[in-house]
Amino acid sequence: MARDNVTSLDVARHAGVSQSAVSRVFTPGASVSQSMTDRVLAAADELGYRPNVLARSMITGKSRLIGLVVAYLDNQFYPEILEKLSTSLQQRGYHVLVFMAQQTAGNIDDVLEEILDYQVDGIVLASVAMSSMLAERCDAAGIPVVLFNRAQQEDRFSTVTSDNFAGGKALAEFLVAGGHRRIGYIAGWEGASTQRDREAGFCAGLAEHGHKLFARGVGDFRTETAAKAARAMFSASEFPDAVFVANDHMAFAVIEELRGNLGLRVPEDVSVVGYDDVQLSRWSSFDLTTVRQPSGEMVAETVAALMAQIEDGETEPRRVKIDGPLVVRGSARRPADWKANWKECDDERL
Amino acid sequence: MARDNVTSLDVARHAGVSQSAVSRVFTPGASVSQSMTDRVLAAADELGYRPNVLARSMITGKSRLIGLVVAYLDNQFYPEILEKLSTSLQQRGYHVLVFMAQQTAGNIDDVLEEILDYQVDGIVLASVAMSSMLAERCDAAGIPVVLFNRAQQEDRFSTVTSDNFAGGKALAEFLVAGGHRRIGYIAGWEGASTQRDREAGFCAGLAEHGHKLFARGVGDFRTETAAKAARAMFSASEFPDAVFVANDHMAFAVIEELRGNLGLRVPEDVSVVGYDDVQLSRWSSFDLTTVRQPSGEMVAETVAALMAQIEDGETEPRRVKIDGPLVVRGSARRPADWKANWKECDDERL
DNA sequence: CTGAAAGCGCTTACAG
DNA sequence: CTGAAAGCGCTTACAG
Repeated sequence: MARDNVTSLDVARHAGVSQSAVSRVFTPGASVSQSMTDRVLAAADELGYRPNVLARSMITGKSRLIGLVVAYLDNQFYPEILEKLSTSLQQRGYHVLVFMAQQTAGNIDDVLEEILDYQVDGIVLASVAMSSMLAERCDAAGIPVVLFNRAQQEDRFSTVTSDNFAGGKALAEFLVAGGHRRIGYIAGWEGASTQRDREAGFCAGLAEHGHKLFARGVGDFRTETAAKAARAMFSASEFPDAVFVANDHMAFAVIEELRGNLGLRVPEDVSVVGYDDVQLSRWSSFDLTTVRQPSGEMVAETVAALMAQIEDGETEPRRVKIDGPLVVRGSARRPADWKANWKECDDERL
Repeated sequence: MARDNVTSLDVARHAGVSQSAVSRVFTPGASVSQSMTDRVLAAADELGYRPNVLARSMITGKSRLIGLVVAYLDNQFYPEILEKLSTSLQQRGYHVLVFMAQQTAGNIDDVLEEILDYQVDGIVLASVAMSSMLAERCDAAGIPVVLFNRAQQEDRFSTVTSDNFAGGKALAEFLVAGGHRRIGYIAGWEGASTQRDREAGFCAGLAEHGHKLFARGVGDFRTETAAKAARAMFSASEFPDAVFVANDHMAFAVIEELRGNLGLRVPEDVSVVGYDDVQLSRWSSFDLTTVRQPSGEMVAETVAALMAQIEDGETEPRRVKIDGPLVVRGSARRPADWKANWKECDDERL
């Protein structure tokens, strides 16, 4: 019940040395003799002392806290990112402070002000955009920001994305090569750069082969909205023989809708392809052909950008764009000679 | 680029008042006149001042940080918990510091030491146990701990769980009433209290009707292991006509295995039931009969326990056990008169 | 290598 | 209601 009050001064007294000596023992790289180290460590151990990170932060100006703002945790892609990011940062002695940016909780700027109050050393915005006013503030405060899976007009911040245009294009080529004639698209939230780039790439790919979008719906990156869009699209007298859904999360909902409510078979009646390659995609119920966003690499680049700015004082924002492969599975009819042009999917996971 | 250096002293000078006055304006409940408030706020606004939470924490001894330790983020249940917990805590001015407790990252005690270094006001351990030595330390430091979805021998800490025994029992009754004769069980990680309680309840329920377990496998709460256990169980010459899988996460993998690799139909050949009622359960591909763990209520109780200890100085640990309903869907054969004894599932979600 | 002292940015008794 | 001062637990020049 007694509040943990063991401070460096307590240790100093116990060991019969100065408080600064104790501090030095716990500061990597400070000059202390071996005998001093032993003596202090023994005393610290006895008393159960550990340095107060908050007090240290106040002086060093480094909190070793990274603020992460996330919007959708129901899309499997994000828990995966959170897990990898947190693990990677932990290994470097940093920790993740989480902020849910939900529509209901006011706008993102308020949330970001709260983050700044904690004197975070850096911020990762996952699929979230911020106002230019707040961008100004972060910049003024010298706090590095990485936009994850979102590009922004402002080139003030680092961004890490996959090559969404190329991915969209690859999907178009795969569907055209598969002999599909009426190709539809279900979009994500139209404000998102990922959505725009995927669609632009997809349409460019279709155009190259003399095709264009047969039908278009909007799913807003949400399962319910996507299912509704699919319902509308496939209730028409003539409906697509293939559909690209802007991310896997929505694609699952679309497949459910096609099979469950519309009585269509995938891929016999309709081919469905997605984007992300989350774990669920490889489950045999979905067996989804999709473009992989290499989450491991994307997180690694995010951490690298953060560390470069925090620890090495890099000032130039980075713009990382990672290639993701087309992962061929069974949810879309394959071109006859597909193995010549596309790699077979080789994961053993469920 | 210039580090954000606006302090209360800057504001004080700008407004021509004392530094303490500035501090009071930003301290809810402190005695300040309206004119002082206006003057200080104006100056603060002009300078873009916001109090440094870390400095405040040092004095008040309250960081408004809650450490959350999670193990599995691939089980949909946990992102859901994280999201709800974070949102609820944010509304109360607290924030979540995330720690991934992975096997690879050493043991949980090390991770917890790191948490303690941040002077967190409270800790939530989600499906994770800690050593009694560390428990000692938290207790000594007066830091409230809530065990979420895990009970522990030690009654030093608050726990929040669903009634796993009752849930397991309900499932047994449902399967027996459905006319199943050879009932199997695929266990979670055997060290987990949730696993033990669910199994004990299930077996008690079977026993009451003169049944006992026909087969048993261990899935360790992991999809791959569960699939393997199912493969073994259903490769025998005589296999179960129903199986309770200790959580939904594993149940999906089992269903995939049964359908995909073993060529069995669910529920025609085998009934499958799970535990948790995560979002995926309601998707028509799975349509899983399961026991709901009311995540909203469980999080609310967790937050309540935390706040009671942090803000009201409550010292007695709470042991909250929440009832969860059996959710009847299509993955298990239903008793003829089931609507008389069980409620139909009424969710409209995908 | 070691200690005494200043200071990080706040809150909070203590006087007035 | 307001200000001057002490102090939270550290790190880091500055001397020695």
